[in-house]
Amino acid sequence: MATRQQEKSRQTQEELLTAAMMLFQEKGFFATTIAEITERAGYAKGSLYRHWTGKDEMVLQIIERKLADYRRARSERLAKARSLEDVLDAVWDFLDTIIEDESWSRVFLEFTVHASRDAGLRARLAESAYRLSDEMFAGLVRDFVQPGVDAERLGALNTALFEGFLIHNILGTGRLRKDEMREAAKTLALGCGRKVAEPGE
Amino acid sequence: MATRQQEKSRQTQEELLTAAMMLFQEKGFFATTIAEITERAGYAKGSLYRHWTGKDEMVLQIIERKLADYRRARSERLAKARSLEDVLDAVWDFLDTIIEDESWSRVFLEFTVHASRDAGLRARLAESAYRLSDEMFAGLVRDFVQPGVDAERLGALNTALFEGFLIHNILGTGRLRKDEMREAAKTLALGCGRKVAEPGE
DNA sequence: CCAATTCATGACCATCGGTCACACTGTGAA
DNA sequence: TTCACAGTGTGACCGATGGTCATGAATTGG
Repeated sequence: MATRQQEKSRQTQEELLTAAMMLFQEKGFFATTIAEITERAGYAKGSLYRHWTGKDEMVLQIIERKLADYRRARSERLAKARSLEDVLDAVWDFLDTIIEDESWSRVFLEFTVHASRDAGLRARLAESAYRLSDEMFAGLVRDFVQPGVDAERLGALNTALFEGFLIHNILGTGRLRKDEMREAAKTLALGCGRKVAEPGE
Repeated sequence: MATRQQEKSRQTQEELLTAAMMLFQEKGFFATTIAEITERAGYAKGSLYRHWTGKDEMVLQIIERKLADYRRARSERLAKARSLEDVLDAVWDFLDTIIEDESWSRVFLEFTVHASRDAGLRARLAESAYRLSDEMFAGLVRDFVQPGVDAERLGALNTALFEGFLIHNILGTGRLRKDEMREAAKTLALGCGRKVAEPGE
């Protein structure tokens, strides 16, 4: 059993994480200051550094949590999939929940671009599997595509389309609808699958 | 003719812009400080604020310039296009130059996500036409697609695919190659074009 | 019961974006 | 030529920020 100190430490972390999540959602990752987080949680600034090395570590943990939540919600839907289209629909249902979560899309993109400048952060971000990993996607669709189709490439294309749409969405241009995006992803998956399977085009 | 003062002012701006461009490329937009810019250009910190209101205004001007350069390089190629595939190839040649310019891709994305939080900046960014505007794209392809095809949507899809690939690229996952991306864009454009033109699928 | 460990604190530091009074120079009308 | 004015550059200065750390209180295990 955890000692009283460990329990207190855990609770403090929880309170700080909650405050950070609220603020990231409201103001974004960069605009949120350490002092704001600790102040809202009711601690002194130094406390945050006792549990994390800084905002980066903190947001990584938050991202991991949020993604775990997203994944939990989609898992059963995926298990029922019986065709490539089923899988794509399930995946895009999953992606839709992220798209809907607009303020978090912003945070994800903020941190993704930020992490791209630091090899260590890039690796941590890849681990957290925020980005729908190409390998994961490949595993999902492999059973449903013709042999010879590069499933990893399909996954990467899908991710690119998704993240491009995220940008589109947070800019609020309103030119693309989610269902059009889903349709495009299917076109791409089926089109690219066919291309390799039937080289005669 | 410009007075000597105006000429001096213009030159100072030029020197500051050059220093800023170097630093943005080296360290990114957020990581570059005002003091670094003015120091490298050989001026005091206050000088920058005499010519711009801050880093945002400065990078907007830089982005406009870089995009003007990119556009200049592609215009003749586009004029020669005689089919949808020609147009797409020309557009993706254009996009390739941006993709190759990896350190600037990072800056563009940094600023795009940053701007998404501020209505004013969003508008300025749209003006600067950094993002391959959907209207512009629509104008390019309209002559070459079947009637009834939503050219704006094609443009938006293309942009999403492109910006998604930019993220992919700066993260250096190496899963997707440029030519695969171009191929996917064609699949998408032709596939979506067909879908509306022949509703029977 | 007490020495060692853990946790929380907030004063403290260097640095940041941004301001502004000041000095110097160029300008153009008298 | 003169001189009031506008344009340009300066760096000390301000409040706020990320990050550190000596201090003290609470908890732990022996």
